[in-house]
Amino acid sequence: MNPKRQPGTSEAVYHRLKEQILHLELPPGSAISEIDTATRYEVSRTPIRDAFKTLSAEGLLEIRPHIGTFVSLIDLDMISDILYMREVLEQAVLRDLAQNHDKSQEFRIRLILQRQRELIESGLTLEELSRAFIVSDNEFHNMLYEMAGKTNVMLFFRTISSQYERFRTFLNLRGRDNLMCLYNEHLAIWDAISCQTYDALSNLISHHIYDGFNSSTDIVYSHPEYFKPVSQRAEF
Amino acid sequence: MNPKRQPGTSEAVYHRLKEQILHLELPPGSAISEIDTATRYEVSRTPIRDAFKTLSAEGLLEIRPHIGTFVSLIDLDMISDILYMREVLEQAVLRDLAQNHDKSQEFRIRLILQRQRELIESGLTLEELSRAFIVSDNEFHNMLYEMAGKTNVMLFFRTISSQYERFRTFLNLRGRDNLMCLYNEHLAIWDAISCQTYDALSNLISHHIYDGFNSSTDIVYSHPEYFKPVSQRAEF
DNA sequence: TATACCATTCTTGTATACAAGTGTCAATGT
DNA sequence: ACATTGACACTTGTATACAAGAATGGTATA
Repeated sequence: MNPKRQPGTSEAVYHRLKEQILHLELPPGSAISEIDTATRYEVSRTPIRDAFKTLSAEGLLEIRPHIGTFVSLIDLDMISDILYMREVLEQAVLRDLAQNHDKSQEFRIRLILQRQRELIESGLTLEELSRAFIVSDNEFHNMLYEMAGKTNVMLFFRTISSQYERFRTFLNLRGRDNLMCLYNEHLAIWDAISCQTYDALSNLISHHIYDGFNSSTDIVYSHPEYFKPVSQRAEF
Repeated sequence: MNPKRQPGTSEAVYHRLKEQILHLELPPGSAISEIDTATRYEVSRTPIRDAFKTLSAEGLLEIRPHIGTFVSLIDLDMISDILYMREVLEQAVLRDLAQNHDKSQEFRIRLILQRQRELIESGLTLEELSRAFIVSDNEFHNMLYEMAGKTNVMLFFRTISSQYERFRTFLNLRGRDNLMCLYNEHLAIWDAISCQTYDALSNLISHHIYDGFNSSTDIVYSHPEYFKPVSQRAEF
């Protein structure tokens, strides 16, 4: 929950591992042992175990006792439900924001949107651009939640959506067009909030959330080993 | 995530501690040290630390390095946001269920409702009744989520709502009338789903979620030491 | 009397040795 | 040739010793 204390050994390892997992440098399904990681980071097993446990709670690692620890496969069924939750919650939150928002809040949003425009028009590498844009995209949505007085909703969501972030990182390495598309949708969403056009707002949010994924289903089949088989109907 | 393996030492400690925290046998704010707990359960510090870390991730413990570990104070601001999320999500999920539900599913719901009626009319202690009714209440709502095909939504919600469960345990020790009220609301909710009366359904859900809390604000001031001071405006 | 300071003792963080379960693979017996 | 079995290497789980930070309380000093 805490942003960051002095970077204790355990938390430093956690952040570095998480970044590697989210950027697929540690690919889904790959094995990752405590002792190997400990020697790599030149620390003992204890802080490694702490980091593993936290990542496991976030669904990014799967610890199988006496067998090994593995980077979780991407669970599309779970991501589908995360998208559903995000759709429903964001529609509600932004509808509340539209009903009750200051003119003074527009400036902060315009700043973020301007930043996104400059990113797209800059000459960054595609990978650099993707990473920077994802950061700014999160800024945009987080700012909206904060303005609506629903910071905790955003925080809760972040804790359960690491899987989602990983998949998004995977997808957005595609092209500048997608990012331009996202930027335009951001503009439209804020306009809908300003004008209090509720039905349009709901539709914009749904499209904004789902479109990037629906247009990228081919990627799933280009790396099938990264994904958890669906329709297993466990528990039966 | 996994229901339960063989109850390893670490997980056994986790479950026992969690139960004690949720039932307020370990009151909010109380200190709980690793070594004390280790001697109490006759194990070493390592599995205790594992359990502490998990409980900390759920927001039930607060680990302050080199100072101590404490049972978290109940955060009403956070609970307010949990209730908001539950209201929004449950309205959406049950609306989906109403649009697309089998007649065959009614039997399973009726069984649970009958069970609740029998619990209320039985001669159990108030505390026994409360605990049993909370279990059955969760069964009812979980069944609805499962019928709507949104099991993951329910699971996500459970992981972040330990705080909420603790507060609910605290409140429901009040009287048989409240439980009877909840039971009647359950009946009404299922009727609204059957009849597909969507507006009534949304209103029923909102009332069902918020009423118990709004009628019990006095309890907060009877045990002020259990609660986190509000309007601290941290981060500034 | 008030205050500054130091030591003791508590806490959790880290390192490491050992225990216990799992899978691999080769040797052996059929 | 095949199957079974056992040793071995590997994993994570647990126990314990030590390090480092924090708070308390007493003592010496101004």
